[in-house]
Amino acid sequence: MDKQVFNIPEPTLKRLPLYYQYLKTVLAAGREAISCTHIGNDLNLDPPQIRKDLAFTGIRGMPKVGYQVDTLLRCLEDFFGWNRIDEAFLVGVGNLGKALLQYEGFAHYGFKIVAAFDVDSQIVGKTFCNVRVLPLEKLPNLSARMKIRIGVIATPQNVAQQVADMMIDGGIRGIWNFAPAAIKVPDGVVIQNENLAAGLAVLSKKLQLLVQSGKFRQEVVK
Amino acid sequence: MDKQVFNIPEPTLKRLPLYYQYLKTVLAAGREAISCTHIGNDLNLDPPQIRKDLAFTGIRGMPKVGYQVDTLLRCLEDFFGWNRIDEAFLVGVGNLGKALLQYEGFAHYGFKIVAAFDVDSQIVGKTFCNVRVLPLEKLPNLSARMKIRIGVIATPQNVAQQVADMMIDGGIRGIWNFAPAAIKVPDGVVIQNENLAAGLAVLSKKLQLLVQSGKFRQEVVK
DNA sequence: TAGATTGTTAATCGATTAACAATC
DNA sequence: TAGATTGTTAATCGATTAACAATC
Repeated sequence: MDKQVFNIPEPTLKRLPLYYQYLKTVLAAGREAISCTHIGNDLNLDPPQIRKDLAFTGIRGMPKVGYQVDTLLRCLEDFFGWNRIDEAFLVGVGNLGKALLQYEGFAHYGFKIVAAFDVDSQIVGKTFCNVRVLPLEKLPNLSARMKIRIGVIATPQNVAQQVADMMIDGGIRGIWNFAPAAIKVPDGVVIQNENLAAGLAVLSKKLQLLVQSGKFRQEVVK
Repeated sequence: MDKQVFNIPEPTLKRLPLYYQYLKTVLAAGREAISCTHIGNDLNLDPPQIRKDLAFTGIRGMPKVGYQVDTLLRCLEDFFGWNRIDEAFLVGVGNLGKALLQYEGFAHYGFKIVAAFDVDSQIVGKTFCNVRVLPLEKLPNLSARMKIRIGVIATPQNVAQQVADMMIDGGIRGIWNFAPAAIKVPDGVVIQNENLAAGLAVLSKKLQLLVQSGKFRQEVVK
């Protein structure tokens, strides 16, 4: 996958949803405009960085005033296309898969799982959150027919690559992978890996280093 | 939180668990030694980067041969302390909270949720995966008594800060936050945010840019 | 107007990548 | 030995941070 296609820094892409979530609470609090100084204070980020991030959405702020909250929210929605629902398929209806199916929050991000797949005959045929679980082998045909672009993998590690291949066969071009596996995809397919073990490892190592540094006291500095 | 404490690059910390997961499959396949060239080929990473990452764990490789797989696995376990179980508290027993409770995989990363908390009287008193759900107000006392260091937040956004404050009061010093909220913590407390919306946003934006760039064809280059 | 804030350009910092000597 | 691979130092690249003019 050549990188030139993606001219927006990935750190920026990850921060933008944070601003969005934050601005929702700002709007709910009745504020009409907000400055980067204020956002940065609440989110622990530097104001110039916020300004640069927001500039990618195309919004213009007003000197002395800041940004119009509702306009900024709309800009972010337009930027990510959250107004238009993207339909997705989920493979692997285990604990994590069910949690993903049940999470209503995705609706706000233009994301909707419309069908789920599994190989377990005990699960196939059941319905979770109005989503029917179908046998895995039906995925390629169905996704091609429904023009599905996004697939979510919540399977065990050892079948993740196989599932990804089936998705790509069915015309899926974006894969959200929750399996702890390094999936190989051809050019023209985007993969986003979510690895809980990575986050956990970062947390526990930082905690360990903190303890070792002697900064760990019963009473923390507030 | 001063950064000097953490002298290992965060990207490295996030990649190390990936190597670990991969090396497990290598070991299962019966391979005794492996080179960075080989790892890099399977994981889509540059060999020198892998070498630098692994060097942080203190392992020494052998020129011409590579790294001893079982030694490397043990090095990674020691580095992260995955042999010693870290007990944790979970707050918020909704869909995501339940999925986290039920995920057995954490055991391999020295992580175990030993108690869960909620404010919903319908859930308090129930047991999921041998973990009892207790009323939230008992958290500070209990975590202090049990010397719990890690807390997991899987609550709605609007109570996340409050829950974090209770955890810190109870002596918890590492917070794994799944709520879409910017939590403020005092010096001496580590926070690790997991934001599913961020990953989803990155995926959908990349897909959108890919389509716009005209590289999106029915047939992908394999 | 004065001052706060935006937007942009320059400087810094850190991670990745390249180069290459050391080693088995 | 020859050659593949490690380990390390140097160069590059990109993101963050600092500086400052423009603006309302």
